[in-house]
Amino acid sequence: MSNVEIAMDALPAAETIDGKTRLILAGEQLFAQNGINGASMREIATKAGQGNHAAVQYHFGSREGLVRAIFDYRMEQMEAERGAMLQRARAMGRLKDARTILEIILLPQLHLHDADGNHSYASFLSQYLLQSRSPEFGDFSGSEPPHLTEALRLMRERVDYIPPYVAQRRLISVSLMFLNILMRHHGTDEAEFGESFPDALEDTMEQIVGSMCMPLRLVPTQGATSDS
Amino acid sequence: MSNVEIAMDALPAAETIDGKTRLILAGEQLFAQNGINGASMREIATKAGQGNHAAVQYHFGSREGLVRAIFDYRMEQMEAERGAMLQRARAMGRLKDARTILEIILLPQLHLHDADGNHSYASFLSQYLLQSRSPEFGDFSGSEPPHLTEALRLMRERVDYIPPYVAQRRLISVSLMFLNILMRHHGTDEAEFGESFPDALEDTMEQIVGSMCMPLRLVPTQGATSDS
DNA sequence: AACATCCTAAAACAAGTGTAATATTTTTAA
DNA sequence: TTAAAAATATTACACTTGTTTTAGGATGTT
Repeated sequence: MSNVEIAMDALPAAETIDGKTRLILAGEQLFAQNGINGASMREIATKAGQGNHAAVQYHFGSREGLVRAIFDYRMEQMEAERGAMLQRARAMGRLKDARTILEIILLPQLHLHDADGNHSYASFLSQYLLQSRSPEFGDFSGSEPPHLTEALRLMRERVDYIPPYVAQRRLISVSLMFLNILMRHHGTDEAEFGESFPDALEDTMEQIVGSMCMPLRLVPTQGATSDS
Repeated sequence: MSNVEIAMDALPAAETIDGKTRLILAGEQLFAQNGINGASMREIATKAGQGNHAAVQYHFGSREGLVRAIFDYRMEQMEAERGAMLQRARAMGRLKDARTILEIILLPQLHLHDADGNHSYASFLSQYLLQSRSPEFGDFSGSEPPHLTEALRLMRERVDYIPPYVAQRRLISVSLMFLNILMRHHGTDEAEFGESFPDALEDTMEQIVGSMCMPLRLVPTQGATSDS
């Protein structure tokens, strides 16, 4: 069905990772490449190095169970980092600094993106958010991640001048915009831009976070200019 | 496969629309709802009011042919409007006005979104752009739409202070952000926001276009403040 | 040792898939 | 009206899909 010559080699993951999370990683990667409906359970099981193509049913019950598990898996990883960041911000009295809060929301995603050699996270999450038309960005499966929820609450408090429903809408859009920046960054051919291409994503993070304050009309309060 | 109770009623389109474009509209709607890989040719044909489930093969050759036809169909519609807008802008000497150019790019999409009662355009295009990792926003199937291409060129000239590769990246992201604003606008339950919900999308267009100038660092030159 | 638990393998199934081939109708042109 | 062309319907087929079922094999505990 046209998507024939996709890379079907098994994940480079060593045997140290158990089968269940190998399925999560394989699923994330294939869903990111071919769309959430564009990969079969058999492909995923094969890529996870499992001759058993019923592995997804066993571990996650159903196809949708896997999709949700991928989402939860990544969310859990970020919760740890967000918790630490929130604690540090609180200690430094920067809880009312809009830029700090924005970084708590965005930076863990950047780190997730950097850690994965295939950069599947952003693409998967974009498609996931696009399909499950969740009215709220923080509308998750069942139990909400408390740290992200708190960061979003703090954020909404700092959004000024615009009514809350506009802020809500823009927050979602800004998040998707950020995900797409991540996606495209490693997706484009670097030769296309010549040698002026800065590969350290951290470098451009300044610009990104800065420029995102604007559509949200965030008012930075502590030592953060509105853009780099 | 869990997506069972989707609206399978035929399109309300009268018999005045020929079968080929009815397939395009049905495809757009179903792809928008269930993902580009989430709808079968049989569903689409049925929704197009055709007992013939091989209609897509006949008219478009293959599944991907239909996807591309949907894209081209909408692009063609917008080309007409963009041509008129460009001509008008040229006559008024506003070709160097960043905001005018941005409107030439964005407004036709808004009108497309408004004209379609099901608001499938934005959702479909988002997923299309997400899957076909086109390096350029204006990288289309075969023949490029000349008017959009010119608008994008004019736009790049007005983007200032930031290197071209950053501008490129932000332009794509801003476009996707805009599409998602369209999607969510009619996607969310209006009751959720109470009576303060302004249903005239044109009203919020001011804010949107204005706030989008910022991540692009556009410099408006004529009677356009940076935000509403 | 035996046991239970967890995981993997393999086979089977009904339903749905894209596409092709053929027949029928409808439209167009002469 | 008649012939050619375009569109729609019908049937068939080989293949893939998600899921279930059944069987086998680790691994660790008592």
